Amino acid sequence: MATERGYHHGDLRAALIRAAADAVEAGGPDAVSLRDIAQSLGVSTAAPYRHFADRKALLNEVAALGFADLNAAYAGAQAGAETPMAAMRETARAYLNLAFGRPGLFRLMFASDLVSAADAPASLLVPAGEAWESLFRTVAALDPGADLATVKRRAITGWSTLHGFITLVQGGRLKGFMTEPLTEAELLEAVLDKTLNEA
Amino acid sequence: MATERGYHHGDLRAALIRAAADAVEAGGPDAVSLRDIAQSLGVSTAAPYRHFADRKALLNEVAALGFADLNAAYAGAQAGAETPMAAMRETARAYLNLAFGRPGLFRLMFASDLVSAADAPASLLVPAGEAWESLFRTVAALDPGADLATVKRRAITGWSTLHGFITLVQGGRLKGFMTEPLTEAELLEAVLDKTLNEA
DNA sequence: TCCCCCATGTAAGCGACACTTACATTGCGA
DNA sequence: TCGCAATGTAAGTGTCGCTTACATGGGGGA
Repeated sequence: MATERGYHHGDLRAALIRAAADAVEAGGPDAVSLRDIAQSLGVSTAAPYRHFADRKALLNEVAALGFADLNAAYAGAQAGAETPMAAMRETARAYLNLAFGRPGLFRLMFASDLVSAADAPASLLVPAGEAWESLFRTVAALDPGADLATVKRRAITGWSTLHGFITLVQGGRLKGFMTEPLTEAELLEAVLDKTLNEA
Repeated sequence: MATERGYHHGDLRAALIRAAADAVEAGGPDAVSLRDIAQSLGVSTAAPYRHFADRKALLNEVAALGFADLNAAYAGAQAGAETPMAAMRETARAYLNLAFGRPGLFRLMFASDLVSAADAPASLLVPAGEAWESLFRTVAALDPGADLATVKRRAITGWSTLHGFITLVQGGRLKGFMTEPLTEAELLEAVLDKTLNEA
């Protein structure tokens, strides 16, 4: 992996982000060790600190890329749908695809205090805000007559249902409970129904 | 805090759990340092390992106590309610009270891989299972005619809505989005409505 | 009553971690 | 071309979870 190189790496910053993203994917946010990454890239353990203030800053960039991917998936969902309701359903499926397809990244983006809203940099807040705006517009299109508060309420409660199901499944909290007469796939459809169901 | 004592502590195991619970409350699961706890109790850093295999085992006990508290709150909700629907609503409120009243503990119980379903000991699985059973019975009472799969579906989707909202709020992901014409309190009522709303 | 055994404690140390400091190298723009 | 700022390194600090070898003493059996 670490090819021949001189004193300078070339593009260490990008390489660090890529390596961190791989580590997040493999074992979640806690599996990211700056020392490991530095060694795998053939640089000293201090080198990453020339590009990121600390571990948290690096993970923020990884999370930002995750939100960029989510936004791209949202855009694809919009493009491929013929009705507002179809767009809504595809948007929800895009969220599920990210969550179950790349669970480590999803955890970093949502279930981690490594990426907190309090001190988050713009590089993270902007794409995260875009994702929300996109969701909001999709919900609004379902009922053009609804006022702002109603749309927000529907968007957030629907998002909550989807997000909560994902969190519970990934936390293993539904392990023994959704067997018997209820398969995971059936349950997922039920969750989607409740998600899309307007109050 | 650390009073006069001889070579043996007396009840170090219980003291460790109490101190760990305090630390979880104060700063979340990551804020629990065995070294700190040992020092605050006036014992060596190796002493805790006489009572717990590792840090995870200690946190499992703390989480188990959290589930015990949740079960007690569920029981109280049942006792104070006059109709099945009132019982359901009070049960949901008990969940919210735990989540927002003791967020560090809640995170340990649900949003942490320190407490995983995979290798969880019985001391954790039993009270966690009880909480689910209690929720299931409460949902079942709403509609005595419903079959098993339907009750499970309603219980899990409702739980998902509530749990997702909590997770999003505590992760700071709704910080800028639920202001304007929608207060947090109003939103919480909307979430409760959707939670209790049968599909 | 005595005594010994073992549960429970300690001291010291290992390896990994994030992060800092002081110094080395080098490519790029004036 | 040349100096300086960007980017790298070596070495070290303090904290962490956890282990090992040894110390202590309380309680139960003879």
